[in-house]
This record gives sequence, structure tokens and C-alpha cells, in this order.
Amino acid sequence: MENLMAEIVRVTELSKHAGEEVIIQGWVYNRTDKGKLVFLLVRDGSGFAQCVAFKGDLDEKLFDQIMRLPQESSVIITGAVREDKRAPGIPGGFEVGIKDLKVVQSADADYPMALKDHGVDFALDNRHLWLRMQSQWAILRIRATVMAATREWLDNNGFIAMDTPILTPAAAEGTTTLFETEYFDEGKAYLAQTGQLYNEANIFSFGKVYCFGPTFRAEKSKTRRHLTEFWMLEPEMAFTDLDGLMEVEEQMITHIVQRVLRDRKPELVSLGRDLTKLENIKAPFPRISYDDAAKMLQEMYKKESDPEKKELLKFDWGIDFGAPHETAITQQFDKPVFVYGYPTAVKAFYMEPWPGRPEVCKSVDLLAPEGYGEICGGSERISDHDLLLKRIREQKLPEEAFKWYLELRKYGSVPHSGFGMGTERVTAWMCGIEHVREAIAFPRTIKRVYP
RNA sequence: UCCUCGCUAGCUCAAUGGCAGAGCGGGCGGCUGUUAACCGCUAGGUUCGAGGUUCAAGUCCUCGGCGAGGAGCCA
Repeated sequence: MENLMAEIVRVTELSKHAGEEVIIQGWVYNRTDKGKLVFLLVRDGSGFAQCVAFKGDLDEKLFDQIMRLPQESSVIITGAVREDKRAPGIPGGFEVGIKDLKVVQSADADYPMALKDHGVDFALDNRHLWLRMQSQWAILRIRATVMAATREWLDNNGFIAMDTPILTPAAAEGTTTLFETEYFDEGKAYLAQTGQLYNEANIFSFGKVYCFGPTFRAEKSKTRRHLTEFWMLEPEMAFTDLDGLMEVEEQMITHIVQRVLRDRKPELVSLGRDLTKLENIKAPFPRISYDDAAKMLQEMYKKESDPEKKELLKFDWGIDFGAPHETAITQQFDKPVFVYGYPTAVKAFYMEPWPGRPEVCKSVDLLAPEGYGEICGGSERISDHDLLLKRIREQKLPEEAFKWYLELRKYGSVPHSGFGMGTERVTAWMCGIEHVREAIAFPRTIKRVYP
């Protein structure tokens, strides 16, 4: 660098260097020239900043090179930081007057991603480049904060991080489809769809634990809220009943939302997110029983005049909620809402029955507002050995595979509860985006494993 | 697995059964404050594939391919 005094600065820190000469290392996101002026919108990973080249300040050859810089060229810029309300960017309001510019690599001119909306197919085929766009950058920064805030809350509230295996010997819940792989001489192994059963073992050593890792579902689900590989958080707690579980969920979600609002406001604003919708999100969250939710849905069914919507709202006690039902319920609230006490028949075998009402169980889903639907699903687990054994036999699950799981109920069994949270669903809700596929860097869906 | 929709320039999309078009992006030129700048010029096409109907098919019919989002299932 010509100026040995200049410091390498990240775009987020520009406002702290007003009047100083700095070095920015990044990529040309957009370029527009106006005769003797060239505006470069440069991104460096931390943000987007406008850098301005004025013909009178630079030698002719360099100015000409800057004027022709292709989109996405990598550059090292030396210049003076100045405050200017006209300067676009994230965070914006400060720009760099270019004194020198080194081209690290001049990008090929055929960069395919224009700065505008793209079709889904094209965007996903070019995910490796789509990631550079401001919207995707903002979404994935928010995702990182969702994950950091999640761990932060759990770590500060007595939970221990325990990683559970991804290669597992058998179906945990029996019903859903698993990805299969060869495992040496041991036959088949399967990619985990949950760490819950292992966490139930872990709580007897550590009390409160969580796992947070990728999880795999080979279901042929094709909707805006499904991926075949997604990141799930699963806390599990000893000596905790269903009420205790709901308290943990609402405290943790509150922390996540408030932390995103505190640390990722520029990203949220750049996505056009309505911040007032998130500022509302504070514990306690409303709690309604499945029975009451069923009544609500039947009322809504009666009132609905559009025959198409009416058909979707059709509901009888005993069935699980579909996406239209969840949407209808959440539209009644401006916060996430707990629905607890689902019919035993539609839920997993390990859920504790409701005292005196064996047809319902101590399960709870947390439904996010604005139509986002289920973000967390959990339950109090069966703690009685004989009841659990009975359920395993009723469901015709391979008893041998659950030997260790049953033993947990023989040696100091306690009431315990846990839940799973879908990271991409929470992130999509924070961002106000339509589809979970944008809430992970390289989404895996039933039709896509590339790139 | 079922239902619905889509596939035209690098991208986003037009085109009553009658000459294949625009904007963006690319190239060339102009402009000292642009905000996905603007203005002028320019290059760019196996209309997803295979059959068929027709004087004539991007458009209509049949079959196939690929993708999407909704159902089911779930976080």
C-alpha cells in the first residue's frame, strides 16, 4: 500500500473511522458511473459500502480501469472515510473517497446473477453465487445470530451441549423415512432424524442438555417449510413437566428474537421486515389446548364463506393440524402460541398421557405468527417403564433396539421433557421470507443436491 | 404418491394460429452525486424434447423430460 499508516477496516466499522484513511478489502457488488465520477458499491462480508472515484483525484489509467471494473471483481481500496447521508449501503451513511485501488482479480464479464429477482430454478442452480446477493447475505447473517442466541440462552441457563450421533442404528420414531447407508459389517446405518432418545440418556448424567446439529428426513415433502437436511435444536430436561417445558421455550424464543433485533437491525431493514411484528415477541405466550383450538377451527369453518378456503379449514377432533389449520390459529394472535394436549393417536409413542385422559398426551407445539406455523414441537416423555414398553409393543417397534432406552426408566426414572426447534423455520420467520430454502446456505430438497 | 401450474436471448418476461420482441446484463460512446442511475448505439434465439393437426405452430393435440407449491407427514 502507498500509505503505510492506513488500517484495514471492515465496512461495519467505517463510521468509527470518519476522516481517516483506511483500506477496504472486498468485491464490487455494483458499479455506476457518471462521467467524471464512478460509484462502486463494495461488499466485504461485514457490509456494503459506497466507494467513490473522482477523475480529478486519480491518474487517468486507474480511473479508466475503475470505470470498467466488472461486477464481482475482487479489490483492495485505499481511501478516506467521510460521512455522507446520500451514501447507500449496509449500514450506509459513510463512504470512501478512493485514493488507490488494486484489482486482485478482474471478474469475467459474464457473471450470471443480475441485481434483480431471479426465478427459483436459476437462483438455486446458482446458489454458490446467489449467496453473494444482499438479501441472501442478510438472511444468513440473521441465521447465524439465531443460532448464537440459542446457544447463548441455553448455556446461560444451566444446559450442557451434548452432541448426539448422526449415524444411528434404527428408526427413532418408526414412522418417518430415513436415509440409509452401509455400515461395514454391521449392516445398515441411518442418518439421524433426531437426537432426542440419546439426550434422554444424557439428562440422567447432566440434568439439562441440548444437541444442535444437522438432521435428516427422507420424506418426500415438497413445501415451503421442508428441507431434507436441516438444523434442529433439541433441549431435554430432567425433573421438568409440560408447564416447565413451555416456560423454557418462551424464554428462549424471546431471547432469540430480542437478540436478532438488537444485533441484526440493518439486515432486517434491508429485507423490508416489519420490525414492529418482532418487537411484540415477549414471554409469556398464549397457551391453548388442542380441544380449544379444535373449537376455534370449527367456528372459523362455520364463518368461512369462500368454499375453497372452507374445505381447507375442515376439521374434526382427533386429526392432526394441517398447514391451513396452523395458519388460521396463528392469525388470531400477534405472538407465538402454544397448542398443547394433542390426541395420543397422532403423536409419537413416547409421549406422556394426560392424567385421567389417556386419549390426549402431554405434547405441545409452538406456532409462530404471520402464518409461519410450527417452529417447535415437544412433549413430556413417558417416565414409567411398563407403560413405555406397552407403547413400544403396541406400535410394533423393534423391542431389541429400544433395550437401552427402556433401561433409562429402570434406574432413577424422573419426569422429563424436551422439544425440537427448526432453525430454518425460525430464521425464515425472523426474516419474513416465504421459503425455508433461503434460510440455509446450501439447501437440500427432494429435488436438489447441487451445488 | 396425488392435485395444480410453469418451461421463449445470460437473467426477468412479452408475442389473437400469421415477420421472434422488450427491460436488465454484455460491448461501444455521453454525463461531477449515482441509489437495481439515466441517455444514445450495438451484438445476442435448436421458443425443454419427440411426434401430430394446419397453407402456416412459441401458441392447438398426444407422449415424454425438468422444475415449482399445495396435500399427506413433519421441525
